[in-house]
Amino acid sequence: MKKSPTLVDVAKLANTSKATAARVFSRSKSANVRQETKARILEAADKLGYSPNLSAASLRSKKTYLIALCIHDITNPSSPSLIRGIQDELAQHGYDLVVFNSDWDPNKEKKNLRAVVRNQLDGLILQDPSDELDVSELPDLPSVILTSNEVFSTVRNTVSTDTVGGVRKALTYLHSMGHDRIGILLGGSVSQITNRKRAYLDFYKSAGLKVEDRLIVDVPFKTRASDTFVMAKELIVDLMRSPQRPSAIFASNDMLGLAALQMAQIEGLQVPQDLSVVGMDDLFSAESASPALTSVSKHRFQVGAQAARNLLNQINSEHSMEKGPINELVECTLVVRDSSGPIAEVDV
Amino acid sequence: MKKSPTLVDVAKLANTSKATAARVFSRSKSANVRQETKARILEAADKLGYSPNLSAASLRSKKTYLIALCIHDITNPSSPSLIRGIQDELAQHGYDLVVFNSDWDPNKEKKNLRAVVRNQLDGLILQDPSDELDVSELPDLPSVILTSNEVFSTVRNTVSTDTVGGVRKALTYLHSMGHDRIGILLGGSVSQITNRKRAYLDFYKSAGLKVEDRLIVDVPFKTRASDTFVMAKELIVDLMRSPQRPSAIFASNDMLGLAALQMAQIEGLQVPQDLSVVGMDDLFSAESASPALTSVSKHRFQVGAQAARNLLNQINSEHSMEKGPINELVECTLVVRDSSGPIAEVDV
DNA sequence: TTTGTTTTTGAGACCGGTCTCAAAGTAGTA
DNA sequence: TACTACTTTGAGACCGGTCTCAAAAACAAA
Repeated sequence: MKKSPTLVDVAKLANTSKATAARVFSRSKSANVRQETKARILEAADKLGYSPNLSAASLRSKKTYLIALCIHDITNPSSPSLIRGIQDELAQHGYDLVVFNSDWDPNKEKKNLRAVVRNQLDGLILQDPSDELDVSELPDLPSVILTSNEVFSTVRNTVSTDTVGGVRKALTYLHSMGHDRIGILLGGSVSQITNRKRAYLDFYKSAGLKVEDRLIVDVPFKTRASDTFVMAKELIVDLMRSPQRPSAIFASNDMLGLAALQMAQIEGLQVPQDLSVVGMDDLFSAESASPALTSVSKHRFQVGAQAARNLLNQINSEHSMEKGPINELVECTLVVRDSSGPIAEVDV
Repeated sequence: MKKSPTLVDVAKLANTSKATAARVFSRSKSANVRQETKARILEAADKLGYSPNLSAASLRSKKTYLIALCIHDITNPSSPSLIRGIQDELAQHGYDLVVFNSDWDPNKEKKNLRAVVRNQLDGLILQDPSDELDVSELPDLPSVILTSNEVFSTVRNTVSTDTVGGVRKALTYLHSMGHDRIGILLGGSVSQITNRKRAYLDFYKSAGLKVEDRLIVDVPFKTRASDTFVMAKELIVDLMRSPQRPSAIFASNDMLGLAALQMAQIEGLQVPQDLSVVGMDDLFSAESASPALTSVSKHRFQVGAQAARNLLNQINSEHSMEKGPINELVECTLVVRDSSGPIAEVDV
């Protein structure tokens, strides 16, 4: 690991000044260097194997061209497509991404935010900040928050998913297939649960259906996916063995939907003849399940891309926040596959 | 976004020198500051809301405490656990991770490696470099390569998975269950395919079984997982509709295994009574499939953790590479679930 | 009190770029 | 040729830490 050449070395070899050489490698557009000079400098750089030192550049220019993404857990199956959506958009503008996991731990979350500041990252995308996080603790830099929580949407740009609309789409679909006793599996964070439960109740009310508490199942959240999965299966078995079991299940995430499918298989229920199942997230696991799982897509890739675009806009225009925060909402889409269909009595 | 305070501001307020203040925040252990002075400095820093500027620090110290991970595609379902394994290990030592995607494009791969150098990252974990990448193009910094390719393992530390052994475990298991006509689904990169095919042939030979070419199915690789999935299903249907169909299928990755399960369901085959299926990767999708998919775990989390440890060792000891590269091999484990069992004739 | 040793502190060079501003070069026009 | 307008180049301050080295302070032993 020998010492790597610097701009001064390059300039010297190209017989020019440091300043001129710098202009050739600078990101800023106003690079007025004569063609011939530029060629000479590039040649020298090539010969020496020169690579600009971004630490030095960012010290002066205050730009690292790195963006932070703070999420709960990259292991969460819906994280990768979100990340990819962000990365693809950022890459087009020469930015790279650093990913931080909080594991739903408010302390880690704060620690990560401090790291973002220390590392001089140029922007921040923050997923679902915990309730413990005070608005005043948000770092003072361009940021987009992935949340529908008003506490944050009134002070920062946000991108959020219309999950309430997504739940409605799923239920409307199932109802249109003749199902009027639909079980719902609720999981995830407290706010997710309340949100979706309300959407469910609203739908039942507007459709004039009678709510049965027994059909509403809360699946406690565990950090390890497998644990949640096992617990979900037990609760679903209870639900399906009950005297008046539902003809359809809406699972508020695909993992719960998959648990329902597996349970159905074990209990000897035919899907979708005996039971329709609809999930939410539209993971690849949904597509590859047997039978393929009908699911509400939250378009995580697009959410990521949109957040990234929003962030880049902020970075590139000084006064973007002056007109107040922009709150964007991404619609959900129902993807019908083989796990759902008309209710048996109607069909046969 | 007002100007943030610097170390000089803190030092001034704490009535001490820049150098002393620096010692309080420095990462290097030899921080000999009197308790009282330290408290005074911390108080001042707190009052000003000081946060060290890592660009400045790294310019001088040549350390960014950032590690690069260059993988093909974060969207690949086995990426997250690998990443998590790395991150958890790095986090314990105060390092963060930057992830780059190459999308199997050698040019992007090279571009990413250049970015690693420019950003002064402290280390590199590189997944399965493409054949186009010359050893001489590897950046001159501590690195661990995730590959079994000898071209790289002779010059750098590597961590690789014993996939050959994994294939053998799966086949041995199926054979012990009475299956002697086992279909194999091959997918992924060229080298993966040849590796596993050889392992399959070796096993057949050592078990004294007759190889039938028809049972060996190549699934062409597509960038989008869904495309591969669709193609796989067609090929599997062909395989199972052939006159002498296999009693078991070993899929060299879980996606192909899931495709087999779905195909079986559509074709009306009972799993595992009519067909045993074993996958490889042990993704969460395998656990949550219906029936739950027997799979060979490659322990991606551990692979990541091990690579990270190896890398940190290199970083912390100057002369670690003098004794030649260290090549570590991670064993596979068979996780038996519901998609596999004894062959029908034997069982009934 | 004096001397020797260890700990703590401060001064200032240094890292390698970017940025400002003025000087030098080049072209076009009168 | 002289003059103006615009382009290209160079000198040197600057970013905010770290690092070296020597001075100062604290402590222990004589």
